[in-house]
Amino acid sequence: MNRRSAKDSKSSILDAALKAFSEHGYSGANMRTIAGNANISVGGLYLYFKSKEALCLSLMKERLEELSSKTERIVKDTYNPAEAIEKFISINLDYTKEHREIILTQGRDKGFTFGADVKKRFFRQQRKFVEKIIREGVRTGVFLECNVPETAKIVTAMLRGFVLSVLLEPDGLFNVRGCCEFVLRGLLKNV
Amino acid sequence: MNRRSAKDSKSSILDAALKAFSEHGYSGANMRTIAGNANISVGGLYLYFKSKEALCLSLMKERLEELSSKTERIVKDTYNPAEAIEKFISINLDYTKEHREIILTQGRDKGFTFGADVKKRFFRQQRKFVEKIIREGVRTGVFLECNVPETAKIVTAMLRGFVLSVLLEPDGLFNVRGCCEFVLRGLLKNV
Amino acid sequence: MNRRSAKDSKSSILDAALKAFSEHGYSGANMRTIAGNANISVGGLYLYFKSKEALCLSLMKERLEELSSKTERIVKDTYNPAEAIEKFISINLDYTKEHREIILTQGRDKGFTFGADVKKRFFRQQRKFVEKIIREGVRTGVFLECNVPETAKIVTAMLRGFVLSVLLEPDGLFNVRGCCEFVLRGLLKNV
Amino acid sequence: MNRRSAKDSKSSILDAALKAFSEHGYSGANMRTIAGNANISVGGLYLYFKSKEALCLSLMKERLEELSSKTERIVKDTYNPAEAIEKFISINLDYTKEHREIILTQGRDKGFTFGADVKKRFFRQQRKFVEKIIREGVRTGVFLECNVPETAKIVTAMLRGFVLSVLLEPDGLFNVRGCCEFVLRGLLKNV
DNA sequence: GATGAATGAGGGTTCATTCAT
DNA sequence: AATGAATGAACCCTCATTCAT
Repeated sequence: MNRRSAKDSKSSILDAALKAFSEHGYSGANMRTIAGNANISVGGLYLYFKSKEALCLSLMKERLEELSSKTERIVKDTYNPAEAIEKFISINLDYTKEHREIILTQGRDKGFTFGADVKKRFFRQQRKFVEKIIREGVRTGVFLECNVPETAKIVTAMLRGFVLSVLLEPDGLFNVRGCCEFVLRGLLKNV
Repeated sequence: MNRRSAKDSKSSILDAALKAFSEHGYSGANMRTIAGNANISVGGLYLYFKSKEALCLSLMKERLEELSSKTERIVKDTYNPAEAIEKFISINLDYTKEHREIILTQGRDKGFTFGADVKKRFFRQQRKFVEKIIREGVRTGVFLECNVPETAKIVTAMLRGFVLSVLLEPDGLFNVRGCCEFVLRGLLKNV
Repeated sequence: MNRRSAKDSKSSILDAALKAFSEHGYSGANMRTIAGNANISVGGLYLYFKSKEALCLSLMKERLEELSSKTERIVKDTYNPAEAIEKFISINLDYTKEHREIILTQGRDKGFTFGADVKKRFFRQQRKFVEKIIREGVRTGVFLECNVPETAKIVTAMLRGFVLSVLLEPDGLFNVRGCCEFVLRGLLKNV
Repeated sequence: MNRRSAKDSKSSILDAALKAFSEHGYSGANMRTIAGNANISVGGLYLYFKSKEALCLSLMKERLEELSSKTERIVKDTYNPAEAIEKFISINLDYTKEHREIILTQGRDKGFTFGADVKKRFFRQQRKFVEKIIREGVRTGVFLECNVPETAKIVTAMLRGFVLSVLLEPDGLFNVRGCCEFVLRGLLKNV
């Protein structure tokens, strides 16, 4: 057996778990397989995560926070609202394409409350970003006047749909450009 | 227990199954509970459906076809493309609100191919409806010129996002009107 | 597989469980083995008892109540206090010899509270019987005056010791007569 | 962690083990916890004891021998047989009260042979002490004539019962004086 | 000597499915 | 057609033990 640093083990477990949960859902995923794919023993798994639930939550948290901070970073550096929206959408879709993970609906079979706070925090954050962008767009006059929170809600909902489509379409030929244009047409004053 | 016709039994099984699969996901749902809620014995269940998988597939098929035909009916009777889009969206969201079922991501824990053909057929059909509406809109000059299949894809993807949001937001305060307006802004020539 | 009545199954499970818990203690006993010895599948076990803990408690309760009622019956029919004490002791030891079960210390590894109420009820009952006998003995003048509850406590404690000895001595050559005489010498006025 | 002598380590392991085995029984006790409470690593444990079984046996041996030699010392110094019996009982009960350990039934879940020789030696020794005392009592005419080995067996059995009672009664209000008197009444010529 | 991450067999429990009635 | 007791594989998790450091 190869010794690895604790950090390596934890990270390879998270990778294997992401794959398993994404492919098979929470109940369908299986700790033995995750352990196997992470090149660790079953017992080893439990040195790092005290239960299947804890593993899944930790994973959700990590991934969503990673995406959140990635989004924040890029959105911050962009001063053109239209461009910011585009980047916001494409970062999300790229991340999805790269990882092909379904985090949004994860753990539903443990009841609707599973990871609710983590997800809620993520969605709230996403909405905050979008609100900020829209407000800036409205202020500078490039976006139409609108009910900002309501509009942000719609935009994030649409994004969720795009993400799902990317995942469900096996051909993956999902047109990111087109999505952005469509969304922008709903926001921009002059199209 | 009252004798019921085979049709009644089957239908009450499907109802119970829908509830179970929606609440707990495929793996999380439990045949014994489904039987109990359908007021039938465990063995009885297997007289009507040869396995859990068959039950779930049959359910998906039935529900998606019901929604599909409902959609078709209403869309057919509507000659105003903008109104048709609105109806298309609101039928879907109403159906979701009423049943609170997650059919889109169902059976993922049996692998990505689970029910793939049923879902694919459904999505294709949905897209067809949308394409038809858009084409009509473009023909009559109320909608912008566009790549029709591509746009239809985007619109249906957005719809999926709305559906998911309806399901995930516990308060359910999802603004159907706003969604329609937003989508229409992406389609209509004059807004 | 032979079909048996539910009553038979339950009873053969209890027999197998008694053997297992007596020989190996609570933690050491193993549901698979119990199932095997009861000629039932693992799943079958759980049709009758919802958990290992429930099985053990049910067993304790059943056995202690059986012994309790056996004791009560015989003690009631005996009007000579000295004879009653003798019968009380020998019933307990016979029952122990016959079943070779250790119920007294069972479940300790689940914490000291495991089955505490069941055991407590049993011990209280036993003490009550002894108190009654002693009181009668004192009233009729055959027993020495004494602090009745205190003496009853001592007698039951002694009994526990006899029971343990019967179990721990593999040769089993434990002299019941001698025990009775010894105990009686502590109680009788004229020896 | 402070360096300690091997002797210190061993002794602190034995202390932790005694606590663990007493509280949770053999199977219920946990090597990791024992190590933790002994302020030593899991691996360290195995430097001193080659297995859980060895640890438990070593513990039993040590404790029983300690009690045995304690008993021997005190019994030797006492020339009055009645007093010797009293001391014999109270030493045992005091030791039990102090340590609250259950050594008598320990290891049962490894089969009835676990530690059989250690226990047997201890019981034999105890019986020898009692026999010696009784013989002396009979010789000097203070005790009744009796079958000495048989009587010794009964007395030690009773002691076991007292020990168990001390352990099982949570209030611990077990009357040592009363026990002694009761036992003596069975032995003394004039009461 | 000492550590603690890692192992893997085995424990309690669940549940889709079967089949005697 | 209908029942529900029974099955047994597979699940999550624990823990005595080992071994590279």
